[in-house]
Amino acid sequence: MSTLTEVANEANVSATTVSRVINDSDKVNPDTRDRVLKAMRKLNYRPSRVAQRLRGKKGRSKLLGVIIPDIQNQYYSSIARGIEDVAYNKDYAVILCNSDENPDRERFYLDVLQAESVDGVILPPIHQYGTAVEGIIDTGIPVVCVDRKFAKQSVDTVVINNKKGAYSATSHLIDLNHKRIGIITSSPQFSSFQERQEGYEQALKDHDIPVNNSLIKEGDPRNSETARKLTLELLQLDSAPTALFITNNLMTLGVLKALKQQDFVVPDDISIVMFDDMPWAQIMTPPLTVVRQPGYEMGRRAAELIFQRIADSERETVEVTMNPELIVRKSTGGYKRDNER
Amino acid sequence: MSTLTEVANEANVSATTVSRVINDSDKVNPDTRDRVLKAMRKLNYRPSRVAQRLRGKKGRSKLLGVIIPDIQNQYYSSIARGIEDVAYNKDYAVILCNSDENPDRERFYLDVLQAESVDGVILPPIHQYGTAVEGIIDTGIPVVCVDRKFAKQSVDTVVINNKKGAYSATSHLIDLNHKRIGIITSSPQFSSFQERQEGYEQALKDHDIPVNNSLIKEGDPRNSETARKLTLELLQLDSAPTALFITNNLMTLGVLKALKQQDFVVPDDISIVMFDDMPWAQIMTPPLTVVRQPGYEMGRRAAELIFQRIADSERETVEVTMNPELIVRKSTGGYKRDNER
DNA sequence: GTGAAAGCGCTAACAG
DNA sequence: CTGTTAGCGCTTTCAC
Repeated sequence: MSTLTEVANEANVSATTVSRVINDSDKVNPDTRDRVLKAMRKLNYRPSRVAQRLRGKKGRSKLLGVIIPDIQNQYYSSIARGIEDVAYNKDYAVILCNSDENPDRERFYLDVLQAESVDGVILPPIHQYGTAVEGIIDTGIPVVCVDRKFAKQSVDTVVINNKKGAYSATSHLIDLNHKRIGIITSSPQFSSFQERQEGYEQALKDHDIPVNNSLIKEGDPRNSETARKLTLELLQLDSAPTALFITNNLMTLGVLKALKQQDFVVPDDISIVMFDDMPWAQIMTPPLTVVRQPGYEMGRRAAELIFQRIADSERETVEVTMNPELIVRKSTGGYKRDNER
Repeated sequence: MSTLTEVANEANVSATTVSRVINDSDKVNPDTRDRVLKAMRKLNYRPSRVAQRLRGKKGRSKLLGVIIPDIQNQYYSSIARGIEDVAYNKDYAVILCNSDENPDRERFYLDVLQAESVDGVILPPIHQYGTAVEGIIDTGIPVVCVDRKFAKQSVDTVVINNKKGAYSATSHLIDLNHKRIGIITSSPQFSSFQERQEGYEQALKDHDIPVNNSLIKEGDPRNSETARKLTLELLQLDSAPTALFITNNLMTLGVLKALKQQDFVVPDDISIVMFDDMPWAQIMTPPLTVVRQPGYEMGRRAAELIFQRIADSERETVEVTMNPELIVRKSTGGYKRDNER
């Protein structure tokens, strides 16, 4: 790996001039520039991003940090991909971190990203009132929350209208004459799940259906297993739900397993709606009715906000709320058990 | 962000001593160390990884680069996660790059990773004979190929035994009395798909079934659409296949769409086996017979190899071949069309 | 238009 | 055990 100095020698100019060429500075004689360019090519020179970062000012490190719960969750991989595509077009690279919803791990990575002098951090905060995230915001590093809000402070945020999505999913079930509608949700520490539950409850209330706490279950959003067990519990109930609203894709997998296990046929025996549209939702038998979140677009939007803030740290914080889309497919059609209507 | 020098002043020691404390160097007086530690805490000091990287020697940058085709492919997100978990335990962060199977993008990221002074790069090479990958290997940066081999040079590699996996999948179909078995594969430029096709052909030959080129289709492994169309073509054939071996998860989605579209019932009308086990495979109707690849473990293994090489750049290159597992589920059971047997 | 000098935050000899 | 000196590869004043 050759250095800037070597290029400077080769081209018979000062290091400064080479630097100017690298950075497309205006005032360089075309001839000189050509000479430098040729030397760079000859030596196969690539500027060290590390040195550039150390010396340069904030906002030019060409590095972004992303902390998500788990890249194996397809919703988050869509977001990550959206971010990366925008970053790529700006010549930025992305450090990707998985938190596993573990605050210690989140804090660790927040420290690392700071030590790496990233130009910005994008993340769904684990806790709406977490201190680690607060800390990084205070350092002045641009932060954008995606998927989940941060309640403690004003931050740029990209979220889906969770309440609305949950409301329309639940209303759809109610329109199908369901009265006993269960929900598999997760801890309200996550703003997204809290809001989804609110939307669910609001829909019930608006249709004069009492909220029944025994039909509300909180599972682990990172895997399917707790959801499977909770569904089993729900099915065992004296007055079991005739429909289920499941608040994310991983938990839906667990629900589906439980249903299969108990030989419940969808939608004949029970109707279901899942939050998140997944590639596999359409090829299920029956295809799943879903609330689609535009993960990729959310990622793109979040990245754009980061770059805006890098360019102008003074601008007002914004909160972008994207719209979920209810996609009705067969998993909520043709419900048969008359007594439940 | 406070600096090492500030800590040194605060603790009334030299910068070197602070550096020694940071790096757990042996010879530091416990009292001095305590004083430094206290100063660090007081100033909320975090060493700049950037400066450490610039000054330190190779192999201590605490950064790894990973270039995969697309993080939205769950197989690759498993690999990425495996890598990250190992890296996390060693205090490393990872820069994640998506190549989209685009050699220009692969080259771009290879340059970036080099400019970032990463300690190692993990990737499935896009071309078995690509020059960009060759270039980075020549620089001496540790490289580990995962999922796909690099043919041009000796490199540490972690792969699955693709041929064996494909062989057992195809044999399983043959055991079910299928004679006309189609394959949806992809370009042989990828070592993995090439080997899977070899395994498929070998199985046919070993069972005295002639290889029929009209039953071999090459699709785009990054999405489901070409596979959907190719399946439609296959079904239109005068002597359409009675079974299909599909060489990855994304293309299987396309096949399933085509089947649904044509009202083909699995396994009554056609049997299918997919390479890759996915969370959704079990909850399909019927559950899919699959060849499982331990993506997460492969990622872990690849990361371990990188760290081994960072520690000892002289050791022999190794090629780890992991075993695929055929998991028989209902999508290959109960085939009915007598005439096809 | 171009260069000289200084220094980002840290580690690595080399002394003592 | 601790400090001094030098410098990683680059960008940034400030001159000319």
